[in-house]
Amino acid sequence: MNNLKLTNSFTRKKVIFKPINSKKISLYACGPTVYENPHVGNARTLIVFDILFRILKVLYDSKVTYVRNITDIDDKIIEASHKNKKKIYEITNKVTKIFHENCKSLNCLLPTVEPKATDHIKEMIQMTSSLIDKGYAYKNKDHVYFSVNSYKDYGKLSNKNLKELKAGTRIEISDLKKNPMDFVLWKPSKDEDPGWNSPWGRGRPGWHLECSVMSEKYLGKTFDIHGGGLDLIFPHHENEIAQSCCNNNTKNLANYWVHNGFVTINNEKMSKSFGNIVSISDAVKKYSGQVVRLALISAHYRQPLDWNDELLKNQKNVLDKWYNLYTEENGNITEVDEILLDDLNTPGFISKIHQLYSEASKGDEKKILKFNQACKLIGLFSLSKSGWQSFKKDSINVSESYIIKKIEERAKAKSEGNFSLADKIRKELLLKGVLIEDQKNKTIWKFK
RNA sequence: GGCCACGUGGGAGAAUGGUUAUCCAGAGGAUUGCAAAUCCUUCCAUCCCAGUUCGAUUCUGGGCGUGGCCUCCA
Repeated sequence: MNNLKLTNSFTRKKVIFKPINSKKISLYACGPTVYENPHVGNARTLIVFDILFRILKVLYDSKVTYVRNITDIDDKIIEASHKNKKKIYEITNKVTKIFHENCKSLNCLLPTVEPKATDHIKEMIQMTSSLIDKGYAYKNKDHVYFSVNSYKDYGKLSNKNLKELKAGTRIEISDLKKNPMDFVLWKPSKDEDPGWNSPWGRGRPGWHLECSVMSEKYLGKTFDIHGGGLDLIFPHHENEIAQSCCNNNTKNLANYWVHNGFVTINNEKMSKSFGNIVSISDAVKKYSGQVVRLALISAHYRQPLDWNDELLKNQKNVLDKWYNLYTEENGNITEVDEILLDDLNTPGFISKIHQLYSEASKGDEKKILKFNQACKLIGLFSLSKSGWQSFKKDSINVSESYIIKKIEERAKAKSEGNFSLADKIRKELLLKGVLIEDQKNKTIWKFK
């Protein structure tokens, strides 16, 4: 039997995945904070864990619970609401809607549960109270802080040591904190900002708490896999672990921690100050969700991935080719290739698909099906062939009947030996974004 | 300063203690009225130094270089 191997950030080693209960696999991935349009970096995380979810479903007969949260209360959201002069919920609803559209266009499966932070305030207050009672947290002037000194394993995931962190120069020192590294569990809200009543006055939860609370509620005190972007290791995941393990008196929050690398844009870090953030919506509009998906898995998930036009163009050409052998037939996907099981080696698997294509192109139907299944396993071929061909239709101002008319005119010119006219028609269509290909007995067209 | 990752052909990107993926680009060919698409063939690589080894791109140590985290960030 093939084993799934994952690189566990906790040990920085690639290990064989052994679930707590093979009848109920638990996967938690940090979802978005809904304050602005999700970008292609978010998309990478989405797709990586979507593929992991798909693999687990095949391996464990669909007995997988995949939780992906939505953080809809956070300082960044409050900031955005002030800036745009909009109510909090207007922003969170709008961004959540866009996020869902993005997920769909990228062909990500729906998670089993998609809990929202604001639906779990009560549980967060409970956890905060409990941490105070147990001596891991303390109140100071309407704030509640987690005391990092109370947890001896603090820093273990991110491989940081408290003494060195203290020596760091740029930590904001709040007088309210006992230790500069202590982080907030609850903080007061201004009257105009969103807040909930709590034993410490009207306020709101600190970041991190929502994931601790929701993962426990839907997956239990210790679960199988917790994932997210590389930058969440510290402080987000470190703090989640501290809260949860102290509160539950457990050794681990999750047995496997999986983190994906960053997306750079033309070799630059994606950031607001560079103004080079590419939103999923824009990327999908420009290249289609399929192409974006394939591009984002063209490097191994732990490696950095550079987003540039050449990459996207390349992936589009690959899909154009692969769609030659597209079939509606799905069959039953019952196994996962060893390459993919080896720490989700998607580039290696893509290479395998190229080989499968090559074999299948000779016409053997079984091989064609196998090729299709491989594509579908990693979430490709979500569109039918015609859907794929016309994904750019909206941005091209030519009607299908016009194209067909022109092709007929050209066929006539060709039969009369008037090749210069035929070439002229072809050139005109190309300028309009329509590519013509003469096949044996017919002429086909596609959007460029 | 601390921690971490990475350095493979012109570009992208896997893998591997010995037999050198894959894609794009380049070259040649088949096909085509010409193209396009497709197919076939083909050129090109493992940052530097030392060690382990019969043998290292792969393991170990050192160096150089790049990037990330330590502050909100996927």
